[in-house]
Amino acid sequence: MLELAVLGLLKERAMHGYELRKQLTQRLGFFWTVSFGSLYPTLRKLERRGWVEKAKPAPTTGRRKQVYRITAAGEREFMALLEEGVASGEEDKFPLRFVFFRYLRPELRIRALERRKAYLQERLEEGHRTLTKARHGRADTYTLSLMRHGVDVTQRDIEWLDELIAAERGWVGEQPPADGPAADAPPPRTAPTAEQAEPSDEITTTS
Amino acid sequence: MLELAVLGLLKERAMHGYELRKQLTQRLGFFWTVSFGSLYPTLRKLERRGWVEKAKPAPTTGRRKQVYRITAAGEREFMALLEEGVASGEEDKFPLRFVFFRYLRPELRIRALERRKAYLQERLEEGHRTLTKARHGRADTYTLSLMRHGVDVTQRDIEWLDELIAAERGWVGEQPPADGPAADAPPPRTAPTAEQAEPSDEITTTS
DNA sequence: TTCGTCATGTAATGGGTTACATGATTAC
DNA sequence: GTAATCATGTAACCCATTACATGACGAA
Repeated sequence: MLELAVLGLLKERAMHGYELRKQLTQRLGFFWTVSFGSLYPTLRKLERRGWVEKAKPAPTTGRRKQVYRITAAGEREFMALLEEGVASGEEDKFPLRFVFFRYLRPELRIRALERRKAYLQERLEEGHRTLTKARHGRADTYTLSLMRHGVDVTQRDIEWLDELIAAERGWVGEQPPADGPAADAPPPRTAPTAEQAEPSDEITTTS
Repeated sequence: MLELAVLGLLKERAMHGYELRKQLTQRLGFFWTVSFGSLYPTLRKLERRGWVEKAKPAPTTGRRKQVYRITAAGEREFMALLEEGVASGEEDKFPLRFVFFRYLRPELRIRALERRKAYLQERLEEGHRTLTKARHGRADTYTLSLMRHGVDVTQRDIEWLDELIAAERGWVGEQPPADGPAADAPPPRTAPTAEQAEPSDEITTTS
């Protein structure tokens, strides 16, 4: 989990731990937050394995900013982790993988999205089934409400995935699956390529 | 986490481990699933502490169903855990606590719901802020999409809480906060009381 | 008789957290 | 000069998971 995240961010540009966490919180804050207590050890574990390295030689005065950059081996490891995650479909970490989707080949991307959708649909059906059962056998209000809300949110998730899949396939203004009125603008017109290098201030200006 | 869940279910009626897990998955499946590897050890930990006890003396042949029931001490512990959770607001476990809301006094319930709402609103604003920043500084399509979706789902969550709070307060068909068209039926008309005892087949018939 | 589900358990491990400690740098 | 934020780190622990093993019971 953390390893993929760290490698993925460092692939964009060199960073130090504190900044890494900030970026992570910004991008995945809705699903995840890391603590320093796991971030720093991870960083050094990655260094020991040769997947990242210090960018600046040594801080001399005190223990100042440790800027890390990803290595060639690290890049390979990142892609391996990412694709392996897609293949084995660890459903909980989906959002994390998603943030790095631009590094995947388009077909893998679609496969991942569709797999995710299938998974959510299964849960949705299961949810519907138990909800039906729960209605006649009286379950308490709160449990019922939670289940309904769960169904609701899951449906939302599926719609989101539908938009993503459609966009990925290229039909931009074409007819959606013939269900309800589709939501707002489908995002990517052309498949985005991994623009790398250039220490730009992605999302927020830091340092 | 697990302790609260197990105690809460056993408070309803006596059950064995396997069944416990089934119930848990049905009610909280959207947010959570437990593995047996943690369930059984927990069960025996609870037994050692005197919070649950075996209902049937001993299975004699082989190691057959171990039916557990909650003890008086267990009931006290359950309420303590639940109320402590509400007080300290461990936000991740909210759904779990929610399933047992009927055991809380109405005022505590409202407080919990409002606290949760405030928390989500904070995250929502934070999300909006970073989204705005992210739009001009170019973040990739996928990250942006994820953030938008996060905002979306969080808004949904807040609406849900609004309905719950309104229902809790008793205004059933009265005007909603004057925002948009409210969603479908607000659930509880009267505050549900903890109907206890009676080993009914809550949600699904088992055994 | 074999397959699926019911049912309970253990050992090794994992992936993170909290709490704590330290100190530099910036802004007021 | 002091408070807030930046920045790094460690130790103890926690809560759960995976993988594995065992075996009963019912249905085909």
